[in-house]
Amino acid sequence: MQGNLRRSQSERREQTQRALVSAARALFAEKGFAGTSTPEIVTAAGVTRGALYHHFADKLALFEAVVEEEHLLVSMSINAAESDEEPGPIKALLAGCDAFLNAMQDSGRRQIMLIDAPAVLGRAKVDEIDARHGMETLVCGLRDAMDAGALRKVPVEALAQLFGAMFDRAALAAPEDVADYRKSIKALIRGLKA
Amino acid sequence: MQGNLRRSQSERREQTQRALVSAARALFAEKGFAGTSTPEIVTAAGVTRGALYHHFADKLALFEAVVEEEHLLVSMSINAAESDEEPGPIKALLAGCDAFLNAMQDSGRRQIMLIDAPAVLGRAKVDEIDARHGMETLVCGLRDAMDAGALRKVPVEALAQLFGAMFDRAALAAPEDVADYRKSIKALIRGLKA
DNA sequence: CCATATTATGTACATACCGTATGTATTTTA
DNA sequence: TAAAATACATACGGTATGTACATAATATGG
Repeated sequence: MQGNLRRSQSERREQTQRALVSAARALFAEKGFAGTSTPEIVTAAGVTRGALYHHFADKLALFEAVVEEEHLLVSMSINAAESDEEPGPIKALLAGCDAFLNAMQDSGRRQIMLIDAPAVLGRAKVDEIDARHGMETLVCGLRDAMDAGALRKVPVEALAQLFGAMFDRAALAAPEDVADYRKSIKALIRGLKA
Repeated sequence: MQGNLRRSQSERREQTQRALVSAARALFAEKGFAGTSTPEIVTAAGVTRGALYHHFADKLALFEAVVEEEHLLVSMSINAAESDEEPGPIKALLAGCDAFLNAMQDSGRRQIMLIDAPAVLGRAKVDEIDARHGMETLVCGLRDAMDAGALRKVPVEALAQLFGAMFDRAALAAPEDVADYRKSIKALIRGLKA
């Protein structure tokens, strides 16, 4: 009963890891980190806890893998949306904001990235993670806008963090309020014009 | 051995509740919600778990009490600072921001209010809690500024949430970066001038 | 003032989860 | 093909949480 399903180690590895991360992402999304047990996860993934603890140091490491993947998906989604044309740095900023809010439509994604991640991984880790993803492009966008004279000169890193915080909050707003948030953000950006 | 320490029920009640909340606040501040066990808490408080579960439905309810008290302390601290004079609504806003950042100096307070609370209680509960405390004054301040013609007209509720998000992020910044955050916030507010 | 009800607190227990240790199977390597 | 390495499964210990039950302390009413 082993002939037909002979897999290489890297195949086995990748398959079970993917199964684990996928199942974990679904459960974390639905019930949060604390509300999800490792027995649940491995059952959903069709493996045992032994496999989990072979591939991941602990429940936290698995969660981190989930968060990492989610960040990747978000930044890909944003990059895909923004690449078109560039009718000015401020328009680009607004477009980036919209792309982010779009990517954050998924409530499980909000739970994982915005609610649980800071508490579970710590803010330092979260900062490190999204410094590696979306933050960079945001900072660059702001810096370019300032160098081009479109935006007032302000400490970019801090400003980017502040925008990030606003975007996160807007993403968590009730659907019927999103328009208001967007309007306010727009006004704030417009107000920064040089 | 009971004569000299005879206490009324309400006294007993208040004393043990205070002991529990106080001990819990210290431990949650130091080690976070998940990293703190109820045995630890009751030991520090000098009671037993039976007392805890008599006065609080569960560990979560105790945490909620801690958060509630912390919010109260913060809003008191802010109100105490702002009452002096009013050299204009924008100055008042900046002053309020500074007062908040000052109140948030305590790292345990940051852990409880900004890191753990959203994940443990859920964002809806957190919103409800600080709608009852600082948010109200912030909204009023903004509305007054708009009505006075000092600020551009923007959806106030949303704007207040965005400012709240920025203040929270600024409070979590590394101490050496706070000045940059403050500068950026100032620029954002200035930009909103009508 | 006493008996009883009510409230506060303490103890014991059942359940669940996490991480580890150990054992087994599968794949790679020599 | 034998041995080493890797992947996976099972069993266990320790600890935490919430509850059920028992005891002690206060309040209440006759």
